[in-house]
Formats: sequence, C-alpha cells, structure tokens
Amino acid sequence: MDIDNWDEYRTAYQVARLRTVSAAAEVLGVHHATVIRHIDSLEGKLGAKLFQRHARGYTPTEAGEDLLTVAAATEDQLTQLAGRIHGRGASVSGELIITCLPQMSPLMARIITKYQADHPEICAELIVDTRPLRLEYGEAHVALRAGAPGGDLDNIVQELGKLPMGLFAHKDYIFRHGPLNGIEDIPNHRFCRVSNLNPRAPFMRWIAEHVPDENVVYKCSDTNTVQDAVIAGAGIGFLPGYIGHEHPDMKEVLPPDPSWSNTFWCVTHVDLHRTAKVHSFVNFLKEESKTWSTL
Amino acid sequence: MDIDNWDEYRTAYQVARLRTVSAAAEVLGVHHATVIRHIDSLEGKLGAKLFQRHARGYTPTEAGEDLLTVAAATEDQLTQLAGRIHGRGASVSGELIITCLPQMSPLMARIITKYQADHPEICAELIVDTRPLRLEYGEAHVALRAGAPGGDLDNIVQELGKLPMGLFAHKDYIFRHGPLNGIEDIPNHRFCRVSNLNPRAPFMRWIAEHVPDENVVYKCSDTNTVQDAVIAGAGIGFLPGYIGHEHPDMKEVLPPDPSWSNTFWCVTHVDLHRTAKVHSFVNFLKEESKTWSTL
DNA sequence: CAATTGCTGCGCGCTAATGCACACAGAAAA
DNA sequence: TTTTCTGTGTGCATTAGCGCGCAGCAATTG
Repeated sequence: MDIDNWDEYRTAYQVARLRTVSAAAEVLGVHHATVIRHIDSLEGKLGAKLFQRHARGYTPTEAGEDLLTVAAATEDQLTQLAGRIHGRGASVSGELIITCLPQMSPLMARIITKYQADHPEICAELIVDTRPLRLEYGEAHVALRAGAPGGDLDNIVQELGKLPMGLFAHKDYIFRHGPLNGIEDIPNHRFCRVSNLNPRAPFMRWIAEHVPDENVVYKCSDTNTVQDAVIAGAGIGFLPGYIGHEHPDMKEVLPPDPSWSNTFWCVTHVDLHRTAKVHSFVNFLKEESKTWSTL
Repeated sequence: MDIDNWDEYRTAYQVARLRTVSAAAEVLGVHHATVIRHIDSLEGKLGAKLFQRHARGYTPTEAGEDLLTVAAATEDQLTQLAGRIHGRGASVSGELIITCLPQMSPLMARIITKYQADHPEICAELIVDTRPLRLEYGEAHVALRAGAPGGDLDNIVQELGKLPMGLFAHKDYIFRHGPLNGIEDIPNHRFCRVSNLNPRAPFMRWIAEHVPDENVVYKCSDTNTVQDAVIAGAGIGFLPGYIGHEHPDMKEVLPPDPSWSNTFWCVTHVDLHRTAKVHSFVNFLKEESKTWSTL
C-alpha cells in the first residue's frame, strides 16, 4: 500500500469536515470540480467509498470518519510545524553552531556568554578545530577564520577586524633573563613557538625571520600550548593582546607591530546568513570585534 | 499561517530523509526538477531554509530536521489509515446498520444472529421503523422494504422473495367459535386487523374486500399488535407464515392464497453495495429468503 | 593530472490537472 | 404547488506543473 499523494487526503479531510464539496472547495481555494476529482481518485486508489453522495452534500462513511480523525491530526501537526519554522526564521532561538581556531577559544567563550545574556534561548555549540569545517555540509553555522578566506562562493565572508598579537614574557622570566632590549637582543633570549610555522600567520613569519632556531627552547604543536608555555615563564612568545594585557604577571617585551595582527573573518553559508539567528549573532560579533581590536 | 499544500511537505520529507534530490525524486516517482521546485516553493512559503545545498546533496537545516520528524509521523499515520481503509474494503467487519418494517423484526433477529455466527466481527444495528430510512444519508446500510421499491436511482433494489401470509386463529378461538368453513362463513366470525388498511399490502386488500367492518372486533395501529391479538385468541387475522406455523397453538383457518404474500425487497445504496461487508450480508439475506418463503 | 561519475540547476515543449460554464436534482421557502 | 436556493456532476478551454535534455560543478578514481 503506497501513497503517492498527500493533497488528496487534505481535500478529503476538508470534505469530511465540512460535509460539502462546495464548502471544502472554498476553504481550499480551488474549484469544486477539483474537489470531486480528488475524492474520486482517492476512493479509487483506496478501493473503498469515503463518502455517500446526496443532494445535500457528502456524508462520510466509516472510512471517511477514520480519515477525518487522522487527517485532522495531520493538519494540526503540519500547521504547528509551519508555525515553528516560520517563527524560527524570525525569532532568535535554537542551536547555533560556531567554529573557530584554538587561539580564539577563550575570546569566543566570552563573546558567546555575552551574546547569550541578550538571547537566552540560543543554545551555542562551539567547535574548536584548526581544520576548517565545511559550512556547506551544515557542520557549523558560523565560522571564524584567520587569513585568506576560502574561495567557496556559497560562503559569505566578512572581515571582523584584526586580533592584535604581542610579544610577551612572564615577569619571572624577565627577572631571570632580563628584559628584551630591541631586536638586537634576540640572540640573548629564549623563545617559545609552534613546531610548524605557518607562513600565512604574520607573527609566525616574523619569528621565522627574526628568531634563530637556536634561540627557540620550546616548540609545541598548537598555539594554545605555546601560550601556556609563555605564561608559565618558559620563554618569550606571542600572545593575543587581550590575553597578555589582562594577565597581571605578563609583560609586553617589544612594542607591538601592527603587521603582527592576524585579520579575522567571519564566514557563514549563504543559506543560513539570512536567518535571523545567524544574522543577529554575526552582527553582535562585528560589534564586539571593534572592542577586542583595540585591546 | 496557512498551509495550502501537503505534497510539498511530502517531497521535502523524502529529501530530508534521503539527503539527495535525485534519490527523493526516484522514490517519489517524479523528475528531480519537480523536487527542486517543491523545495524552493516550500522554503519560500515558510520563509526559512530547509536545506543547505551542496554538490553532494541536500543537508537538512534545523527546520529541515524538524520537518523530517513531523513528516515521518505523518507518513506513518497516512499509510496506516490507507491500510485500514483498503483492508476494510475487503474484510467483513465493523458496523452494519439494517432497517426493516416491524413485522420483519423477529425474522431479522434470527437472520442477523445466524449471519453473525459466520461473521463475528460484524456489529449489527437493527432499526425497526415503518418510515423508510434514507440510505443516501447513511441512515442505514441495508433496508428491507415491502411492496414497490422507491424510485431513487442511487439505490440498488433486489427482490428477496415473498413472505407468505396466512389467516390464523388460536385454538382457543376455534374451540369457542368453531372453524372457518370457507369464505361464506366469514360473517359468522370475528376478525383482527390494522386500523388503516394499506391497499399496497395484498392481504390487507383481501380483508377490505372480503371481511365486512361489522365482523372486525379488534383494530390496532400496527401489524405487530394485530399479531399479538390474534395469538391471544381475540379473533381471526393474518400472520406471517413463519410465525403462525411455528406457534403450537395457532391453526391456519383458510388454505393460504399466494396472492396474500408480500413481496420483500432488499435495498442498498449504490455507494455501499460494492463494499464487501454489505455485499456479503445481502447475499446471505438472499440465500435465507429462499428458506422463509417456503415456510 | 585527467577522466569519470553523480548531483544540482535551468530553459523549453508538453501533458495533465485545474477553472469555468452550464445542466441537473433535491430541499426549503413562498 | 411553484419558486428559489444550494449543491452535485460533466464537457471544454486553459494554465500551471511536469519531464526532458543539457550545462556546470565537485568529488572521486585510475
């Protein structure tokens, strides 16, 4: 028993409800001939009469009454569904999946928390990964990415601003090894950096150019661990400005170079960007980014 | 929020389930372009994206997932409904509404009981009324009627046979007033009959022609009460053959005239006659009528 | 790296579902 | 009874929706 059509059930439902082809036709916004054809077709497929026809209208048979109850529930379900979806397009609620690089994680945590204060119905999921998630597969709704954005035309890319980076050291390190007196003093100091320098990150290029390998005493696979090392006093290293300046024991050992800053981009899929939920968050993100750029 | 179309939900459901326009198109038995059009239309109406489109197919958004669960339930409901209705057309079960004249009531009680022995799932409702019920309004499924059938073209009329009538008297009456020695002896006897003789009933016409009013000692409004009077010994009167012959104290006072017999008809509405339930009962009725005609 | 496969998306021609008009029948009202 | 109104049912013209074919694109495979 296979159903090849839901609309005929909808038509039959209205006839069963209103007891009249004409009334059903008016409610459905079609011609009454169409209603009759739908009923005839459905009865033919089901192999049973749904209505008894008489001059005053259509009276449902047992089967028709059965259809009435089932289809009433169906209409209810679909209407509620449509309401939810329609509302969801306008309201800001539900799940919001965000992805960002590990070094953004603490910052994002603050931003999301702040955002949720205004939109308590949002359930946020933050996926921290160096691998760029595929927005077109729905893996995430909003992605924060550094450097040149991917060339997917279905993605909407917006510049959020720069995340200032600075060369920091723990005050204990400075106590032991003295301050960094300009670029010329680099050979006398100990540095922390990631194992594989990504030339697309400007501050990593700076390290590659200015810090000889023999002065690197601490290498790790990701930037977060580097930050841990620098904060622990293992050596001098790059920290995001907002982390270094807020930490009471960290000192900036060189005046920050604007070219160190990584430009960050907010990426959304075109299908989702227009939804109120994503749009609202992205706007919030752009507003917040003005704050952290100056930190 | 008004839904003007259930088929697009059905299409979207298959896409959400199969994650591919092409696969959905194949399952639905339509061209994939049709599927795309349905999705686009539905998304437009709902004002929200249901799917994220990419080269590998369609990935449902939150709204799409929501639709998936709701529509899955809907499909389940409708399939079950179709199965029930389809099955009901073939199987013999459910309610069966029968109507007949009061004088048929005892006979029908036996017939229905016998029929239910073969079809225990049938719930019979017998409406006893002199007024002819309107089959086209679904007031009854099967009607047993006497005399000329009504001219409704939507009704299927079948002759069931004749119900033999006989002139009976209780043996106590015969003991008191002696036997009826032919038509000539009528003026010496006491008769029971209905108040208003219906010329369409042959045995009533016979009474009107052969029994003078002064010999009628007991008139009542309906035939059942007349039978009670005759059985009580109030006088001579007409009984259905099956009642008179089975009663141990009743004697037939004149040889039965075949013209007294009422012809009975089985009437069903054209919409219901083809259903297995009604068809099966009507066939049973026709078979049984052969029995009672010879009683 | 090139070939291949599978999917989406779009314009064109056509079929099938729809709307329209009228005929007809029964019920209610005059 | 006659009139009127409401609702069904059907043939015909129309239009919306459909299938078809091709292009484009992405991912996979050798």
